[in-house]
Order: sequence, then C-alpha cells, then structure tokens
Amino acid sequence: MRILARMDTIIRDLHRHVGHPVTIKGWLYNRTDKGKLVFMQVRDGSGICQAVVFKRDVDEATFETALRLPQESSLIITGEVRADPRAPGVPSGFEIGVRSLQVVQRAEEYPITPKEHGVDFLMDHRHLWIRSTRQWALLRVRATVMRAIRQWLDSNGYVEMSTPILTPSAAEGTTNLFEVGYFDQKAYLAQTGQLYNEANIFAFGKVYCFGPTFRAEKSKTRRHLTEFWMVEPEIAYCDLEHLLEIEEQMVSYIVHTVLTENQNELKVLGRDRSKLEHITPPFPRITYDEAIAKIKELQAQTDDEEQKQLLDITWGMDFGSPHETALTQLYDKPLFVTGFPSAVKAFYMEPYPDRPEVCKSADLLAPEGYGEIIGGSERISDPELLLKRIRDQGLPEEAYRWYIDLRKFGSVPHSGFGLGVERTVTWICGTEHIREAIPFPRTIYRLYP
RNA sequence: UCCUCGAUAGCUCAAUGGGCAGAGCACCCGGCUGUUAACCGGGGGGUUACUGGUUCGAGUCCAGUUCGAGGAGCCA
Repeated sequence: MRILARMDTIIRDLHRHVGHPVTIKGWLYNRTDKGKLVFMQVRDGSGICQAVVFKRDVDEATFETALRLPQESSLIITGEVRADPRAPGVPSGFEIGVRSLQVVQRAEEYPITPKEHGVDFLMDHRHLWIRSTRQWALLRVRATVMRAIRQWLDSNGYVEMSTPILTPSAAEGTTNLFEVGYFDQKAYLAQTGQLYNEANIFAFGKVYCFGPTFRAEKSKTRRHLTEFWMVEPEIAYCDLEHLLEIEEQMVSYIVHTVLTENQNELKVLGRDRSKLEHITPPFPRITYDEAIAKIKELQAQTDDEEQKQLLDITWGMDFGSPHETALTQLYDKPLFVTGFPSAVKAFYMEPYPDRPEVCKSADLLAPEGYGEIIGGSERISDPELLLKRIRDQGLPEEAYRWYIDLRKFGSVPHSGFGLGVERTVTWICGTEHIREAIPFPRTIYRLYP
C-alpha cells in the first residue's frame, strides 16, 4: 500500500494537486451512492469538491461509514486528486479518490436539505443557512467588497478613523435612532460617523470610517436592514466634482476586484458578468432637475395605471424607490444624480451660491433597479450659514457646538460620502434581497439568530 | 403606520361546493461502478398557527389574535 503524504490543502487550490494525494478537512455537504460507489460533496470553506469512495479502494468499514454518513458531518479525507470533467463542485472538474476517511463528528439530522425551502424557515436557520453554496458565495463576495474598499482607500492616502457607535444625539436629525441606556443618560446607536470624520479631516486630511450603522426605521422592503455596514470617506479641500471622481474610481475598483477574485462565487450566483465588466469611470451624471423631467416623461409613456401613480412626482420631492428604479433602468452604469433640493437633504449640505434652494449633493444609483448605494455632498464650510441651517431645522444648537467649531479654526471646502456595503453586494451579486448580503441580518421583525 | 398575501408531516406543497389529511423530498431498510436536487422497491412520521363561533360534520365557512412575507411610506 502506498504511503500517502499528509498535507493540508484547500479545495479552491485542488487544480494545483492533480495526480497527488491531499488531505481535506471539512464537512459533508451532500451525498449520494450508486452500488459500489459513494459520491460525497465535501465543503471546506474555500470551495466544494466531489470525493468518490469506491468500495474496492477502501476497507469495508470505511465504505460503510461513507454510505451512512449524515449531511454536514465533519470529516477529514485523504486521497488522490483527479481532473474529471464529470465532477461537480466549486470549482468543478476536480475530485478526490478517497483512500481514507476520518469522521470528526457524525452530525444529527440536518434541517436544511439541498431542496427548496421558504424564507421564514431559512431565516430562522440563518446560522446553518450560511453554509449553503449560494449564501457562501454572497458572503465571500461581501468580504471581497469590504477588502477592496479598504485597499482602495488605504492606497490612496486615506487614514482609517473609528467613529463612535454610541452617540449623544441625532447626527442628522432626519432618521429614527435606536435609544440605549447610558448610565443616567440616554445614548443613541450611530446612524453615521460623518460628523466626527469632518473633525478628523482637519487632523488627517483624508479619512474614512468603516463600521456598522443603525437605523430604527420601520422599513419593510428588500433594500433595508436596521443594522448595516457603511464606509464613509471624508476629504478636506474637496468639492463636489472632485468627490464624484473619487466615488466612481472606488466603485469601479470594487467591481473589478470582485470580477477578478470571485469568479467561482459569481458563477455559483449565476451573475451575468457582462453587466459588471463595463463598470468603469466616468459614470453618467444628471441633475435633479433633469431627473424629474425624465421621470415625468417615463410616467407619461407608461400605460400601467398603478405605475403611473407610483411615478408621480413634483419638483421638491425626494425620490421614492419606484423613481430610482425607473431612472436607473435608463442606464447600464451607476448613475449620479446631483443638486437635490436642500429641503429634502441633511442640514449640512452646501447650497449652490446662485441657487440656494438646491445643494451640492449627489446620490449614486446602482443600475438594474438596485437603487441608491451612495449618498454624498459638499459640506457647508461657513460657520454662520451652518448655524442658520441648524436653527432653521429646529435642531438642538448646543449639541452641534463642537461641529460648528470646526468651521471657526481653518475651515475649508470639504466633501464626503457614505457607501452602503450590503446594497453594493446585493447589486454586484445580482441578488434579490439585501438580507442575504450580511451574515446575520437585522430587519424590523428579525433579531434571531 | 397603510395595502396585499400567507401559516397543513422535519422541509416544499396538495386536499372538487363543508364529508376517511395526501404527495415529493429528508430520515430508516434493500438494489445498482459515474451520481450531478440520481434512480428503483419498502417503511415510520400529523394538536391542519392560536382562541372562539356556525354546522350532524370544519384543514375548508365566520370573527378575533399571533407570527411571517411582498409592496408603499420612511430611509442608505
């Protein structure tokens, strides 16, 4: 009998070991048998490969074990790697001819089968669902997206600054926040780190924060989570035009990093790569005024009464999701909409000098109806104007004292944006629902598991 | 908060006009040397979400409750 070398190999790299023995430590994803053959699909976190147990190659006890092993049992297998076009897997085309099999734990009956399941059931079993191929692929893409964001920012001179998650008051005054007890005071979970980053730029020039943010909105749609991850770059000496260039560079870098590094994952997801390959700067730019005109045009063209109703809009209103969807379907790249009415945006956005009713703001809308993935703006740099805006909106002036201070000691034009990680992942993966783009989603009716 | 839809075996679903609660998958047993959600034969498995009502009889009809999903609004 041949002595098999023991070495740890990961499934993703099997192609490098054809003709050689390998040891894989993983879990049994699925199994089927045919007489003297047992086909096992084995996962190890990096991929899935087929392991074939042939009765003549192993002792009787090993064959019997393979034949009876329940789904999701943990196991260590050793055998020779073969290239075989019949072999399924991620990546496919390689399999292991099993010589030895060690069961680490024989699993109990596993609730999630390779058959179909309902959303409610899967969400209740999210802790197990993440093992399924599709979820595995999505979450690996998410990890790439987050890594690409850091890589791009770090290599372009941005300094990562952690901003507080426990905050004393509403940062923007626009959204509902989660209230938590803070000794004898009340605190709120952060909805943004932006205001703190505006302090950070005066120390570091270009900064970003990257972490979870919280919104207590009772949103009940496929685009919303109550806890989601956002990266927020903030740049000193930066106007809106410059900001848009930064955004399109970064988003393009993220997309192309995923295209390069997650080929297997995109294949599992059935994502059409041609929808992503042309995502390169520049992205189209339209103004809010132009967007309103386009939406009205689309509204006039449709015969669907319900759609006509949903697309109804007048100048001054913020976009609803039907408007965003209709707009983005006109383009095959992410779309910048600039110059929103100041009244529908946050208090700190710089108005246009010749037209103060609109502000230097820009949303980036992902194509294929995925909607807003970035909100950004140039910030007000004049302390007097900022104070006026705070007063006009009825915000607690005292809470913003430090923020106004920033404009008194070397104020400069500056801009920043926030990119929602899960929305970006949902778009890049071409998937239906944002809840699959984060390991353990928090939505209005879900806090378990 | 509003609108729509749903809850039956572990899972996905079916059950004619109110008349014996069923199938596929999963699980267990048997067969097969290339399965791709294998296939073939056999087996066990039910508080029909909950509460009440109508009826000789309710999974089915009525009222309420709970939980969930999709959408709107809100928001990124």
